[in-house]
Amino acid sequence: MPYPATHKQNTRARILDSAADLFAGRGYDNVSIDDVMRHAGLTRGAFYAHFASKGELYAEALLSAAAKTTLAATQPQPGAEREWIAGLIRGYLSGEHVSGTSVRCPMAFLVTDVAVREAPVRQTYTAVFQRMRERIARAASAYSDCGEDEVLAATAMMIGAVAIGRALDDPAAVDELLDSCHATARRLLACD
Amino acid sequence: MPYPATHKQNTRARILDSAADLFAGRGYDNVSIDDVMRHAGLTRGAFYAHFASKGELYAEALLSAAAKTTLAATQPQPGAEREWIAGLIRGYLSGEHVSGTSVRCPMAFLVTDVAVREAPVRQTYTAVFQRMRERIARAASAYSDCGEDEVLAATAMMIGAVAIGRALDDPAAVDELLDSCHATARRLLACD
DNA sequence: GTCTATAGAAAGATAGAC
DNA sequence: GTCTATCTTTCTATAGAC
Repeated sequence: MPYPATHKQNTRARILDSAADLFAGRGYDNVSIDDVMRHAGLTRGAFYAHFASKGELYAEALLSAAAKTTLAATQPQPGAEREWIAGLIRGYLSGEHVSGTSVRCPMAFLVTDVAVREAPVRQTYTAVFQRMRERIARAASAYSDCGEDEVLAATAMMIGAVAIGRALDDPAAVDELLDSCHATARRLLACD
Repeated sequence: MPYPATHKQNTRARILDSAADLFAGRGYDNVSIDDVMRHAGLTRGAFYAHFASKGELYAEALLSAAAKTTLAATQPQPGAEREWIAGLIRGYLSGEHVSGTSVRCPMAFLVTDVAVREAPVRQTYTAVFQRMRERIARAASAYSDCGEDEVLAATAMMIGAVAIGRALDDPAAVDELLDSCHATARRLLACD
């Protein structure tokens, strides 16, 4: 038995990491299967032992990327929900996030890209968005009476700001945008 | 002289309309030059008499599409700035906008798509964004003292909401998102 | 200016050896 | 499971006729 049972799983995870990384940076269409596999230390041919198509990879990579964001990977200490949300907002609306230095949220990096894909990809995006929204709403409800309106508006604004920030080519304009949205998000989610 | 002086301009405008339409609907990479030209009633070969490359077309189509939005194509009646902004928000955050029935704002439909392009395209996006923001700020300043923070936050939220709405595949979730952002945008821009 | 025809490159997916 | 080799399609861009 040349391949241990965990080998395939590990390889698969490596491919998903590679894909999430490249898709977020360049978009779905500008990344080839060859790119993904080489970035994972493999070659083209091995791809189809793990995924049926490039589209299937996209949906799974979306999930995988979402699971690594701060929102999904941490949770508030009981009684410290306000600080958790404040930290989330700060990290999300940071220059590092927009420039792609830190962990990148696929909701922002791939919004428009997902909108033109087939149903499975959009379903995955929808599920991740709803989870994001619910986690924020739950934490916020622990310390304030802000409603669904504020949570949805703040979420859309944060995703929008990061997506727009990546499209702008003027660093000063990006900073200004992030600062304004940061202040407004804190107000909407009652962090002040 | 088989071609009148205005012929080339008209054809060029038709190509730009076609491109803006298709790019917004499917994204840059999923639209070929052949698609654009056929949709404009022409053939492949004629393209390069008007544009040097597909990338150049993209930047110009972005401008062309932006010029047709309500924001750019109308202006407030003096003294009716509040109503103008309220109408803008209503139209922007409508189901028709998200579904692409009405005029589509390239800022929202192509955010992520623009982020991975070359400098000229991103510069064009930046210029259009700044103009959008300035027009809103000017109108808002006529009736309220809301500052740049609120204008930027509301702009990012509206663009974000439409972009996300297009990615979601659950109509009820889209409606809820639009409603929440609508209410919040009105508050931020002092329409209530 | 617009057409048809085509050169040349890239990428998704498959086949078969190891 | 992973490799190399390849089939096939698609697309940008150019060439040359009208």
